[in-house]
Amino acid sequence: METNPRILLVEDDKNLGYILSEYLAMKGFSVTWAKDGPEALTLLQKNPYSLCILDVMLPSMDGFSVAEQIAASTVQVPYIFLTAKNLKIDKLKGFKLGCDDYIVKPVDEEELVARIKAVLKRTDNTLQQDPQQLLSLGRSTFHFHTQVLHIAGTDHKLTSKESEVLMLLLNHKNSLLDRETALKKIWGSNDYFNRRSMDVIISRLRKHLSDDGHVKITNIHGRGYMLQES
Amino acid sequence: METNPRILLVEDDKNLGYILSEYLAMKGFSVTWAKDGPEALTLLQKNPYSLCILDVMLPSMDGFSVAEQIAASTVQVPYIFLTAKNLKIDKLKGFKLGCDDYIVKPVDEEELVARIKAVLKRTDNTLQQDPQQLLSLGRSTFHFHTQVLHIAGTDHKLTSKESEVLMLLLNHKNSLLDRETALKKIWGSNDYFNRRSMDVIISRLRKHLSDDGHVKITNIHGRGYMLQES
DNA sequence: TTTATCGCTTAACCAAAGGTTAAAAGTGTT
DNA sequence: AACACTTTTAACCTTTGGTTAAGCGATAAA
Repeated sequence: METNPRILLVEDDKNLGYILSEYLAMKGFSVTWAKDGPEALTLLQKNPYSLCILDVMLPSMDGFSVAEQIAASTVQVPYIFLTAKNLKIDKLKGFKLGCDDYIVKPVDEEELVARIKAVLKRTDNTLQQDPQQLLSLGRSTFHFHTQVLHIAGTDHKLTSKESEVLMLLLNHKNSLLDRETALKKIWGSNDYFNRRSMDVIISRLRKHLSDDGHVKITNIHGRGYMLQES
Repeated sequence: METNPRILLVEDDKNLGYILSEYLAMKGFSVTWAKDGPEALTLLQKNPYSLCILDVMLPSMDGFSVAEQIAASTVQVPYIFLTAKNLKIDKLKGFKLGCDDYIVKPVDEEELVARIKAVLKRTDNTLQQDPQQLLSLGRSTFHFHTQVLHIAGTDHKLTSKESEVLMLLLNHKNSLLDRETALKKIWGSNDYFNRRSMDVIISRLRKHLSDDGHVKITNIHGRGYMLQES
């Protein structure tokens, strides 16, 4: 059941892209090579990746923008920026966007691999997305990409919105998921109707989860929700 | 309200050590500065740290050895290497030893902070977003983030206002919390009605805390309140 | 000791937040 | 265009929690 970490490489330069994807594949990674930003985002929606390597200089949509889109979505994937520009301001911008490392070209392949591993070491067990088993105790698992919640021997097929909310709750397991944050991430804005929609989704999730006695969603009045595992 | 991430800086160079510890402290970290490896290891045994910054070139025991000792011990702390040597072989050695980042001198302080945060973001999930256990003796803990006061085996769910007041009291533990200060902080202004509201909240907090014989809120006439721990 | 102020507690009130269910509107598929 | 399914809107009801009110006790100054 051991699978290779899946890496999404976003690089428009044909030569560098080829070299890197070959090298990473040789080092035991499962590499997908996207040539531009939009392609990368589509792939990220459809498939799970453990890590994303983003070239900053890309045609049409630069790496920073791609990162922003990733951060704004519910898909959580660590990313490393790759760039020829050794400008401090860009570096800081990269980190501000939440990147996990920032590497300046020319790339030393061995160092790149070492840094990828360092990031994966930290993320793999804490963050989801690539491993499929998500949910908690007893007989429950949740598979984000198929949107199937498996409890006590039965499968619950969740809707997209249900899955997104559950995913966020899982990412904040046993701690508060701020209501406003969740709304901004999933619905894009925090208004009356979206709040009510979220209430409805929560209600439905509770119904699904009711078969698992070890998990429950509690409300913290005026703040948000918490998924509690016991 | 939140507590600062605790950083252990291991650096023998007096100048650099001073500059970095001052800078990091200014940036909101709680910094401890160890001058050599053995000192660092002793500190790590005795105190919790969120992250360790290791200079590679140290007297008596180099940073790599310190890292090996850390990895071999039960103490798990992420570490970043700091070195003047930009040798690829050293970098790879560092990552092989499990470091989370490897920074070459001269250090850009802003980049250092960005990289520290990037590491903490991944590793310190609990200490990072959850301000930790706060309350005092016997069996009491208070978790601000989830607003739960845990006393003698039972959970008391506090309201937002109760939590805010308790938090302020805890921040002034065993010393006076000025009434006017508290009112301005929590209610925005000190008027008759807000004072009455605060009275009610204090009363409710006392009821919650009554199960813990070692903590009580006392009034200092005309001044404010004090949370006394015994 | 008197008196004015300050503090404590309980209860009541009420607006806001949340829970649930159902109907309506939106979406995609055959 | 009929369908199955998802999401939003609506409606109705319950819970929550901050505030206000009122009465009494405590404290300190005169």
